[in-house]
Amino acid sequence: MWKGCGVMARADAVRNRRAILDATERLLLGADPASVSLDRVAAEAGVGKGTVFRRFGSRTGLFTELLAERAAALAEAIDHGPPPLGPGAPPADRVLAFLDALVDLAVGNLSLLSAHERACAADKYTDPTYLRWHTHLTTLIHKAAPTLDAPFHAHALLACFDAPLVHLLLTQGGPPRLRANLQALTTPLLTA
Amino acid sequence: MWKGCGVMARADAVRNRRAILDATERLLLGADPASVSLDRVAAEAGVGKGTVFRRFGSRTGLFTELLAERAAALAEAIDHGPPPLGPGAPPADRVLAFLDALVDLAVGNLSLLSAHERACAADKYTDPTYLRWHTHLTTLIHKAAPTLDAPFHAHALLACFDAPLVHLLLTQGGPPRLRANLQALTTPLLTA
DNA sequence: GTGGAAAACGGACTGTGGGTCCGGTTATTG
DNA sequence: CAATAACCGGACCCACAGTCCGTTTTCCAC
Repeated sequence: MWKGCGVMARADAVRNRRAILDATERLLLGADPASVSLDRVAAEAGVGKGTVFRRFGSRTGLFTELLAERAAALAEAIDHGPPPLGPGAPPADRVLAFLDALVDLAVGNLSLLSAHERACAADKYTDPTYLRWHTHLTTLIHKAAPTLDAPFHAHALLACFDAPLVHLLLTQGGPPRLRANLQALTTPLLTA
Repeated sequence: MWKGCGVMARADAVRNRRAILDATERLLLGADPASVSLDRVAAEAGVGKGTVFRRFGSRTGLFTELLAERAAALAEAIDHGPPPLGPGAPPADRVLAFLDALVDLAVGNLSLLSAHERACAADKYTDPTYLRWHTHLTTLIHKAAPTLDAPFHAHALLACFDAPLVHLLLTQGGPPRLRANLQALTTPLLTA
């Protein structure tokens, strides 16, 4: 996206960008994600529809950036935070810590995840945030169990975070059930 | 759906139903699933758009029935076919056989799966075909490893059949990679 | 056969949402 | 305080899901 504007020089552009991002979050808190149209986002943000598209390129672009923002703290914790989420702990422990963190993120941003998935559809697997998560998991799995097809199992674990599925599971057992079962799925795999 | 028509008495109704189903399959073979609109389906089938909706209620309904049709043979094999897919084999073996069969089905119907997923979205988990698969897996997993949260792990395994993911994996290793890894994921879980 | 009611048909119509375009506006810079 | 480049708004376009109703077809009773 970023139509050639190197640094987004103008102040109004920066302001509107934030306004759109905030408006989107606000709408996601309200009704179901499917009803968050870009018309509505523009209205809520108090800008024109054109502005939304100029800033984010498309519906997909908007939700991609929003997700990236929400995932920033996690990325930081993974790269430079304390173990076991950050570097230093054994790979298998880091996998479990990462999945736990992802549960937290999913629980706190279910609507966003849902909207993001709907918008990205097939492009989900080229989304920068997904890619980052997948790379991280792949690396860890490979270190913990070098004989496994690490990229596959990274995809398989991330597939458990399909938004409608998470929603379903959260209504039947809540976060603890999710956490416990992800661990139950991962542990025998990495220690076999 | 089925607007009160108990048995679909009239011949033209039956004929058009088939024509629509066949036309949809034909279109799915062609371009990408996203471009298969119901207008196009109606045109290809040589019927009016209203007829499509009267028969199937919605886009979701159409793809749901098409998937059910494609899954019928598998359902039959599960219930009354020879082991290990059918009854008689140890539960763990039946799980692996079922996953193998699902890979075959997915490979042969990727476009349909993709279109079905897009159309169902959040309702995916109430789709009769999904429900049948999930129930089957849940039962087997519970028998093979009674201490596990069988419904969760059934969902987790089925999540690996997300259409875009399957597409991605098929272009990087083909069916054998999928089969081998599903086995690598399942075996330690059920024997732990 | 035939007549008529029930069932089904077709395609024009509506509403909505993603994405584009361009005339007007505003921030920046010298 | 220009001048200019970036930016803004919202009217506009298109495609698609889903609805509606006047017309046609099927089928069954006679």
